[in-house]
Amino acid sequence: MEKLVLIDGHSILNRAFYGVPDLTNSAGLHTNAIYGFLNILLKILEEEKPDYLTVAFDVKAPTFRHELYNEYKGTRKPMPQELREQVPVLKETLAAMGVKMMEKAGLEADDILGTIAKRAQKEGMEVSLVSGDRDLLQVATDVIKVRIPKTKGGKTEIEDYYAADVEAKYQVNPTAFIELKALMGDTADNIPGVPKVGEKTATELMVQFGSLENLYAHVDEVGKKSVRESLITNKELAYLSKTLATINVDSPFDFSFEEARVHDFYTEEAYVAFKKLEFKNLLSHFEKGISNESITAGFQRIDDLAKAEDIFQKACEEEEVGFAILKKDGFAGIALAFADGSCFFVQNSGLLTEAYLTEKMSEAALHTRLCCGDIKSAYRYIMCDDTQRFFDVILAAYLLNPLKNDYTIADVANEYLGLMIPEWAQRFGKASLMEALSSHPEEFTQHACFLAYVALKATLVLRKKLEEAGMLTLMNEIEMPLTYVLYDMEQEGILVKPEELKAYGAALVGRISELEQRIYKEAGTEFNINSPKQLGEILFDRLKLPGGKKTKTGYSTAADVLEKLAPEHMIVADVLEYRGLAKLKSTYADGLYTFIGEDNRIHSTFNQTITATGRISSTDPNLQNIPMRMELGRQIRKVFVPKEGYIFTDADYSQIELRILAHMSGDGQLIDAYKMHADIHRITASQVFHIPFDEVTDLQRRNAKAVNFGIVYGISSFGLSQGLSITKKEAAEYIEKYFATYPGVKNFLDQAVKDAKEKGYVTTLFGRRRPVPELSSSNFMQRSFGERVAMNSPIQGTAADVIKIAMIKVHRRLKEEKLASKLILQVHDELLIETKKEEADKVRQILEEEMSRAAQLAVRLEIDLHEGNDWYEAK
DNA sequence: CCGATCACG
DNA sequence: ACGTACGTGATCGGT
Repeated sequence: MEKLVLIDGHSILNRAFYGVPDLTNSAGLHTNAIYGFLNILLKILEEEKPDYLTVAFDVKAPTFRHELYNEYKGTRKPMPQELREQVPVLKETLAAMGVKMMEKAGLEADDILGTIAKRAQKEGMEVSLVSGDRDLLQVATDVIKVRIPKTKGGKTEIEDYYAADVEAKYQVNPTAFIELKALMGDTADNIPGVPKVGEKTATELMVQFGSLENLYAHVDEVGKKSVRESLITNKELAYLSKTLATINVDSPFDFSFEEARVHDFYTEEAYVAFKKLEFKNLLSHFEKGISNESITAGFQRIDDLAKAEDIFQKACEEEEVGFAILKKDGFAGIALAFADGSCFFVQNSGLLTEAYLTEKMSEAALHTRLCCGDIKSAYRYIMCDDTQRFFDVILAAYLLNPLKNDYTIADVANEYLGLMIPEWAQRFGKASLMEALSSHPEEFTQHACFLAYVALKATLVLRKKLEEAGMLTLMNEIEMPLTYVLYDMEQEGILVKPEELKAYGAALVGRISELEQRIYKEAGTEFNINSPKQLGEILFDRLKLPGGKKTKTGYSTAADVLEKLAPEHMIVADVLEYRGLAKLKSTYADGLYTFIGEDNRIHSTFNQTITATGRISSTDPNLQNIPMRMELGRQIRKVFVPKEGYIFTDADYSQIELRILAHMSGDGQLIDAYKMHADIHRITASQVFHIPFDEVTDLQRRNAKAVNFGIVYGISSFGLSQGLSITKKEAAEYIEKYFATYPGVKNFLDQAVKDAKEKGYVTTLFGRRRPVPELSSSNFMQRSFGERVAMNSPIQGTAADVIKIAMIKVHRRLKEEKLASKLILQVHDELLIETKKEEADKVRQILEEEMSRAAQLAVRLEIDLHEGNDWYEAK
């Protein structure tokens, strides 16, 4: 028996929208409803394996029902923008999959679905009718199954209704179900119904009389007087309601089952569409090895010295060459791609060793520009520090859209070349690099060559895009040169004293177990203090401390909550102390220890494509969050030391973000404030509160400082009130006074939001962009967030640009002046140099000059500089 | 694998 | 009324 699946498009999309948590792709498009829809569709297809499939849409769907709202209010609510924008995208996606869609002016999707279902039944087919709406239950029969998916908590369960199931659940058959609805009415569908008759009465009446016709024939037998009278007076309304509630299963339109026949939906177009939506886990449905035959025809594996020589010779004659290094645990080889479309994977074998390939690549870099992804990880195979010889497509992709979670060559191929290349897992599953090479050498060659091919071809596209976006200088003068600085920093690492780090950790243990015992005693039971869940239960249920729920999962036990509870019970202070020590032990003492290398140094990774604002980040371990604010934690810095004969020179910018704000806003008052060369927070307090400078109290200074912070973060009265523990109203007054004092700042922040709304992104002084898709959200929270982002990003981002420039200049100076001292760390506004003792004066001078010269602003860029025999001393 | 927490700028 | 400061990463517990 042939099988047909029919889908109520808008209804399922609507269900998915409210059932799936908010999702956005990196372009800022909301995708949660599409995701939910496709999930349901694919699930049903796999379950039913139908012969035919059709999705029906209402032609005009100006309004939509919000499930919960609707149940309560019974009215329609306009379709939210976040859902509306997904409708055309879903249709495009379905079209790309080759799914048959139906929509017809003047017909509701219900009528289309009902009609097709009945026709299919006549043809002797089995039918599954998928809808989020119970209205469709009236067309259920022995062969027409109505399926209602329910998405709750990420899982989709489907309720199935044949005619008998409808009767079992609603006590009426599908035909009578129409009349049931007619009697009770449905405001959402504009079905008036009979007054006084609700769901319960309607069911009773239908059970008793079986049909509307019969009900009115024996209307005097209706027991309840008020209901009986209402039925009689509203007879016309009842029949009108029935007409409205009835799905027209005999609608006039042409429908060809052949056009709806199911074929392979996993087309190339669909793959591209899914990629664009960033539905990574749905991509697994696609068959592996999508062919790009015209491209892969030029791919070749090389394991012969003479041929390799020819290829590297050719590379030296080209203007630009794409390359990829295949290395992870083992070294598999290097792929090279040329402008004529030829690609070669030169395999690590025989005479083609790692050293040979390194020599050849170093030579090639002198003659051709080498294009690749993630150049930083390639430098160890290419002895060349002239970054003009390279182009990193991953870095370029990051600059063009810094909001993505990760950047891969496959994504670059898809986004900028419209090319799909199979993912590693699709080709090799969980095999390691070397395993894949030995078991599937030809497949591996394809993979390697594609990486190089995409690097070369995407370079042309990306360079143009950067140019159009005004970011080519940022790329060439800042980001590319920085790659080598970061590479050097990673190579250098930072020396630690393993024994002292160990001792630091050991010193914590005693106090930690002492606190542990005290906490158990105070709680009256042993439990896991590290579990917020268990801790919450102890504090709020067992000990009955005041303060209720805060998080979705239960009680909040965050530090700011506990601090307020400290006077209530001894245990609270102990927990806070325990937490602090446990953090130091696990993350810093024990955590850092595992990263100490053979050379007694820690080599962190500096990531250049992570942050939305342009900052760099540090991982494995993170050396940008070593304790500083609390003395005990700060002591950890004593284990970070310079090597023998060296000292540390540490320089940090003084309030770089506020100074950048002064410059970018051009506010005369703020610029003048900085020219006074005095404590900026005190000046702010003096000017904002109209008090002589010398009479500013500590509290007033503290408040002014918080306001300054707030401005940089994208001020909001609520945020400031939290930061200062004052009322929102007071905070609003501070802000108002601040803006009255510095009108240029207000104007600048307003303009930033305005620009972001118009252009969709904000920019830094050096042209770096950050898209702000949240600004077009209809959700207040999201939109407010977007406004703060629009205010903060130009400031934080410009500061990131400035210190990057400083790093490049400092690095260059150290090298040019042939100093042994090395830049080893960056912590957002701070640079740390391992300084040879004899070079201390020079290093100090270089840091001072290059950091303050990194940008020419309306105010001076001042730095604080310290020297010491460990990081604690130097900071 | 996610959320809560907390370390930094 | 909505319920938050901006940007990160590591660890832990709990599903």
